[in-house]
Amino acid sequence: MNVIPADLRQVTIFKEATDDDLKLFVENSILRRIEDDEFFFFQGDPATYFYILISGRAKLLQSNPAGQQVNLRTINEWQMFGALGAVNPNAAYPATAQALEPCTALAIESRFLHDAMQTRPYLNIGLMQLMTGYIQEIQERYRELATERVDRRLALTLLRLASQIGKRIQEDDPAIELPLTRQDLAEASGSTMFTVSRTLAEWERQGLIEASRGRVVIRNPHGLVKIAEA
Amino acid sequence: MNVIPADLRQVTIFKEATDDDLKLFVENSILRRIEDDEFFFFQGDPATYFYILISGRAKLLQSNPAGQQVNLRTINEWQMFGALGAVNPNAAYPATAQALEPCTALAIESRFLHDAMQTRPYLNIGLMQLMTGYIQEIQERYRELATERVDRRLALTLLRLASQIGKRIQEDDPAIELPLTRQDLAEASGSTMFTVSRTLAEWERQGLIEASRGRVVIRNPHGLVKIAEA
DNA sequence: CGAACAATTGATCCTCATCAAACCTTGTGG
DNA sequence: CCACAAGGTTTGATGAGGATCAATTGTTCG
Repeated sequence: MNVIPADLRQVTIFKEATDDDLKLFVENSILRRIEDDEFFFFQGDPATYFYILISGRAKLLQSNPAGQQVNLRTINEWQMFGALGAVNPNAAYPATAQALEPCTALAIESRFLHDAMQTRPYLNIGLMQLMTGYIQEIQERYRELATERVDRRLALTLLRLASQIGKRIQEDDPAIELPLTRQDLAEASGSTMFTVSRTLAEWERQGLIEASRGRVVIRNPHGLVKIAEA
Repeated sequence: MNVIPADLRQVTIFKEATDDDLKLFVENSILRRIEDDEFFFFQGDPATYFYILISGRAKLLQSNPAGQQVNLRTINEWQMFGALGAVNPNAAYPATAQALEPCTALAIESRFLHDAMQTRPYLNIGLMQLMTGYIQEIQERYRELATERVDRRLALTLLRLASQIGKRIQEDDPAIELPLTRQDLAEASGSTMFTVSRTLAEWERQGLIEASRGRVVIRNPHGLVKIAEA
């Protein structure tokens, strides 16, 4: 598998990069393959590399001392992750990154991005825009977790994930597919596998979704919106 | 009340600013006074100004459609807030800012900071460091909310707030004072006034804290740490 | 002193986590 | 090609943790 520099334009912070810059980043990158369920890095590791996901899907998670996990973010192709280390060299990753499917990703030294930012304002701007986006999303999710019931949170989670990592199941079919287990959804919505299973079963009866092993298809997003806002 | 430019060095992003820059910012600022419980701005308002708190304390909050509130951040003197608008002009505030006490604050146009960042790299770096800090804190709190029980979350909340806005009650007394109501603590820990009241009463019996109207004094931080980690 | 508002306390109830057991799906190896 | 193992899923029963509601009691301040 080969990465063409111009492909990197799909990455938010490289949207306005010059061809030379893109080439430079690709040349200073390593293509890594991470198998299903394997880890890119662990929370607390020194943040030496950041990643750009080329194919597959991954998640950022934190676990508490007891081992319970929470999903912080789900990552799709051409998204960057693990880049906070570029702001403070010597920083540690604040979360763990795990592959949801077999993945390929470019690994680039945080140091390299950090240095590049000194002379390329567009990188600063791009990174800040990414960060403000994260802050807004997680603040919103924090509020939902603190104030909303499980079913609403799950509906919101499905909708959010659909827009972030969902794939059309067919060209002319509005149905959207999410390659996530009940457990993944529980960790993303702040609930348990059991409750997610029950709730999805109910929604399937109502024709809003289709659920199968490790997969949810959203048939009627509007119905979910209604539940989320009820 | 007058703000001396050099005072601004206490603000994270101005730590390494030149005297000229500080003067420039002060000259382009407005000193606003916000009374107890009044608002600096509301979620959704265009983020025209950002603020630097000079005296008093404030909080950033979000509320859901039903009016339930969540505290996202508590702000102390010489902290900056509302600055995400400097990254994207035309952006809206993602949260509401409300005074916990009578406050004075410098209001500066987001536009002005945005322009200044084009030529002053230290501002970019400072803002990014602030943002990474927020991201880490709220991610942690999100995990706690999803995985920990109320008493633990409340202990963590008290400890966190103590380090952020706590004041020593006396010079040679390690006790730390927080000027917060039970309701404030409920909104900061993701619980209710009632549960907070009960829990604090129990801790007061154990000599960990002292609670009075609109105020909590932490007598034994170590005891709270034990509860938080239990 | 009285009004407004913060805090307390008890009783009740609901949501959802937890646990246990069985069931299904998928992939593998004989 | 079948049998089996592994792991995701379902379903029911149970209970705990807190939210909610109501009534009362401080506390503060004009």
